[in-house]
Amino acid sequence: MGRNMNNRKNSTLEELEARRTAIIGRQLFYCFQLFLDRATIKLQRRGHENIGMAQSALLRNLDFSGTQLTTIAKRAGVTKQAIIKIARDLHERRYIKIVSDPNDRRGKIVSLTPKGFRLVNDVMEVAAEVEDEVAAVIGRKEIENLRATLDSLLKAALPPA
Amino acid sequence: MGRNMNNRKNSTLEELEARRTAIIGRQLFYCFQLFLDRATIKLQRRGHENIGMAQSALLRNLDFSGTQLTTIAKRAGVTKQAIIKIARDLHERRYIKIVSDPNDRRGKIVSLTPKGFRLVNDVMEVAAEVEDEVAAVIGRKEIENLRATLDSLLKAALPPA
DNA sequence: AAACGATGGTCAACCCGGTTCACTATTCTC
DNA sequence: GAGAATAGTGAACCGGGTTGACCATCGTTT
Repeated sequence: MGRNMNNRKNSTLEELEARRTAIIGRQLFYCFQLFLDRATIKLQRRGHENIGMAQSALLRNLDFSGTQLTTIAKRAGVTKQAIIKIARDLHERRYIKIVSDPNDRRGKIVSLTPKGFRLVNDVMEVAAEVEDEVAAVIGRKEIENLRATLDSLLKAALPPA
Repeated sequence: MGRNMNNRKNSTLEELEARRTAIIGRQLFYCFQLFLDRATIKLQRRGHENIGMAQSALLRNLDFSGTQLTTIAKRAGVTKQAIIKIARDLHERRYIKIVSDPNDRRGKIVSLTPKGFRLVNDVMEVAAEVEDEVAAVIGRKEIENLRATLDSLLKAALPPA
């Protein structure tokens, strides 16, 4: 007697484990992680350190023509205060500049400095590199298929909840 | 004169914006967000509050048969200390139990309580609901295709960096 | 069997990125 | 012109992560 008793219970547990790994949300998470990790490494090699989720959130919601702090906060789904902190960080590191809005003396417009533009350009380049690496393994066609599916998913108008 | 001068510059910026949104890592992130947000809402409706990324990270890396703290930490890619904090939280809320490892008096084994099992079961159910909702819009076939692609991506042996 | 390095867990101090609450300055609306 | 709404800010706090120092236990090596 020993390790092979309890067959019924064990197989149930394994079945559960299997169901768990098949959840799409989880797979999306792990895939995202994979892309993120590799891109982050490559970005560091290009001299961009400490560009984390918070920094990307700001950058991602920043129009290249400049955007008001509050607008960025709304788009990112966080408070103005949170964005301000990140903006300060990015500003100190000369990735963005912050000027007051000519059309609204309350407002401040944040926009990319040349260094900031270099950063977003590097981001796009390393992203492409990662895609290429992945494409080399699972196939270019699969990748383009994936892109299309994700795209249609994001454009889909889902019911409210 | 006015808003339509600078055509060249504007179109370049728009082009940049377009390239930016086509990055797969970004799409993965947004899709993940979409699944996560909907699942979180449904989970709350079932009475599970404050189950965030940290809590999921623990739960996700917990075998149903019980797992040592350090093992969970390694799997999750964070320090033992971080996992301990989350474990305390989940323990206070009766989702997990923590007993000392019979095979190693230093170790502690964390495993699911009945409430914990209910949680992971609810997670799988709401995940399925979300998948159904998405499938209703983009098609069941697309979803299964997506699942398969993500799966092969995760199983792919990518070059080191 | 003793000794010693490696391992599992814990405490404390700290950091970062988020929150809420309270507030000022400006703009919008009527 | 008064009053509501909005943009930004400061301060206090919290959650979840880190590093560093430490103890208890285990495994291995003499």
